[in-house]
Amino acid sequence: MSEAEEQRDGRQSLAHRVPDLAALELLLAVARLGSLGAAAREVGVTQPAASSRLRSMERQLGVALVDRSPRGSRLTDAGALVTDWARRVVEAAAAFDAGARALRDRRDSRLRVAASMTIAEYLLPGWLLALHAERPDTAVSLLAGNSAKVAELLLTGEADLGFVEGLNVPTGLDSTVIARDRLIVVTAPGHPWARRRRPLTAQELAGTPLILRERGSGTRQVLDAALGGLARPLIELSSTTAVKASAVSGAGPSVLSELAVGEELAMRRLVSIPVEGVSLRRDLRAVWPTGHRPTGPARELLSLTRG
Amino acid sequence: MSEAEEQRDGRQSLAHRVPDLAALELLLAVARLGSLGAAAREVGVTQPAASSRLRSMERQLGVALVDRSPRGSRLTDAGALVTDWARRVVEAAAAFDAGARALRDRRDSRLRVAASMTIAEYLLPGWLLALHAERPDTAVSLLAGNSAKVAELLLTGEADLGFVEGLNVPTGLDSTVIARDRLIVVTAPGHPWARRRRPLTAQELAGTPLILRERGSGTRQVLDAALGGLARPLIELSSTTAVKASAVSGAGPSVLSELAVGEELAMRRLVSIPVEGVSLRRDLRAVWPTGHRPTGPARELLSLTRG
DNA sequence: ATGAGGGCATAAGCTGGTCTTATGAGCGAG
DNA sequence: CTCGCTCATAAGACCAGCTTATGCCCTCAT
Repeated sequence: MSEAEEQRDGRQSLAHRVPDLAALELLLAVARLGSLGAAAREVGVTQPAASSRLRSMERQLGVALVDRSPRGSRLTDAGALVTDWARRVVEAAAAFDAGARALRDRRDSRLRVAASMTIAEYLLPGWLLALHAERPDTAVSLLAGNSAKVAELLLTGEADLGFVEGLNVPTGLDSTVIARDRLIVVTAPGHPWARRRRPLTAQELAGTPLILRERGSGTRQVLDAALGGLARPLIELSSTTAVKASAVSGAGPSVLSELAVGEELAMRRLVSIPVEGVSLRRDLRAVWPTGHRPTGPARELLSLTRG
Repeated sequence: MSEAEEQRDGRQSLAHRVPDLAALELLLAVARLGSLGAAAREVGVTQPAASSRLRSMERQLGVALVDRSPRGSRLTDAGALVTDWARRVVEAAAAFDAGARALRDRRDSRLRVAASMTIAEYLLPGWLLALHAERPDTAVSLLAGNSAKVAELLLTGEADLGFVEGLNVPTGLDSTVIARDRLIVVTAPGHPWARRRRPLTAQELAGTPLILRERGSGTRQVLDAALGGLARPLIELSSTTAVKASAVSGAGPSVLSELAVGEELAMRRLVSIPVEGVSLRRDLRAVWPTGHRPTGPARELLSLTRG
C-alpha cells in the first residue's frame, strides 16, 4: 500500500478509521445494558463522555448505531452488525492482554507456563483469559520455545506447566492429552490441487516440495514422521505467519495446523486438500515433571483446557 | 465484573492495558521492515514519534519488544509473540473497517451487497477487505437480512449481489455455490453428550430441546428441514452471539454454523458432538436476479469468494 | 395534574498525551 | 574521516477527551 494510494483513498491507516478500544467497549456495554448512562458507569466515565464518545464514533463510521430515546437506547440494525464486528476486535484485544500480562509477570509469578509456539500463539491467550476470569489474582508467566526447550524449563524448575505439540513426550515428563490438532494440506484456491476430485496420496505429498516451518518445529516433526522423514521443502520459513503468507500468495502447497488457518479457510484465501493414507492428527499435550502432579493454579489452568 | 473487582485488579478496562491500534500497526511495521525509522515513514509519522510510541508500548506491557541497534531493530522473542497477538487485533480491526466502510457507503455506492446475517458477520468483512485490496475505488454498501429480505432487495434493484445460506434459492434468482457450511451440534464441555462414545442419532437430537436462533433464520431453517420440522427449542434467541453465550454457559446443547464457533471450539469453551443420520451441510450461495449475471465489481467480489 | 427521576444533549474549561522540529550520539562504509 | 544510516532526547505546540454544570424531554407515581 503506497503512500500515493493512501492519499488517493484519503485514509491514514486503520487507527484513524476504526474507533479506539475504549469506544468499542462502550458500544458493547450500550448493547448489553440498553442505556448510555448505565454503560458509562460500567466503563467508568461520566454520561456526557459516553454520549460524546458514541456520537463521534457514529460520525466516524457515518452510520447511526443506536436509537436514543428518553427511556433508553437500543441498537439500530447497522449498530447490531457493527457491534458484532466490534466484539471480535475486543476479543482479540483481550487475548492480547492475557498474553501480554503473562509475559509481563515473568519475574514474580506464581504460575509459570512454557508452551510451544503454535499453542502459545493460538490457544494460550484464550485459556489465560478464562483463568483470569476464575482466579483474577493468579500471576502467570509465559515462555515459548520448541518441545526440547519446554522440557528443559520444566526439568530445571523454571516452569510449572508445559504444553507441547510433538508426537512423543520428552523423557522425564508426564503428560495428558488436552486436545487434538490436525495438520492439513492447504493451497491457494488457484492451485491445481484445489480442483482435484480424489484425495492426495501420501506419495504425491511426499514427492511435492512444500512450504514448511524449519526443521525442529513441532509441525515439521509430525509431518516428517507421517511421511517417513521425506517431506521436501520448497521454502523453509521460521514463523507460521510467514508460511501462511507464502501459501496465500500462491507460492505453493503447505502443511499447517488447522488451528492456524481457520480464518484463511473461512475466507477462502486458502483451501484444504484432502489426503489419504497419512495420519496428520497430533495430540496437544500438557506436560509436567514426572511425579509432580500439577497443583494449585497449574491444576486450575489444566482443567480449563479440557473444559 | 464489578467496580470493586476492577479496583482490586488495578485495571481500568482493556483500553488502558492494550496499546492502541496505531501502536500495534507500528509494531507490525517494525517487525516487517526491521527499522524504526522506516516503520515511522510507512505509518506516516516522524521517527521520534515512532520511537516514543514504541517505548511507551514497552513500558505499558512491561516487556522489551525490539532490540535497537545502530543499524536497525529486531524483535525480541517476546516481541515476536506480542507481534503475533497484535496481528490478530489489527486483522479484526481491518475486518471491522471493511464492514463499516460498506455500511457507510450505503447511499452513493456502486456495488450494493445484501447478505444474510451469518455471512455478513463472519465472511463478508474478509471478502470486502480482499476486494478493497484489489479495487480500492469500489464503494460497497451492505444490507443484512434473512433470505426473503435479500431476495426482495435484489428484485427491487436495491442490491446488486446477494448472499444467502438457506436450503432453497428464492424464486426469481440465479445462484452459484460459493462455499459449504456445516451446522454442528455443540455443548459446553461439561454436558453429558460431551462424554458420549457413539454419535448422536437424529431422533435424539430431534427429541432434545435446543438453544436456537429464532424461526426464519437460515440456521433454523436448515435444522428444521434436516429433522423434518421437529426441532424443539429450549430457548429462542435473536442473535448468534447470544446463542453461543448461552451454550457456553451450559444452558444446553445448541446447533450452530461451524463458521460461528471456530474460536469457541479451539478454546474448548464448546465441544462438537458428532451426529449420524442427519445432513447438516448447507450451501452458501451468491444470488442475483435471474438473467442479470454479475458484472463489474459484483463479478469481482464473486470471484474473490471462490478464490 | 404535578413533581420526581431517569434518560440524553450541550457548554465551558482544564488536563494530558502525542505530535513536530531540532539536535546529539553511535556505528559502519566508502 | 566524513557521510549516511540508525536511534534517543528535549522543548514547545496542539488537540482530543474528560469533568462539571446545566437544561430538556419523557414516564410514572403520587
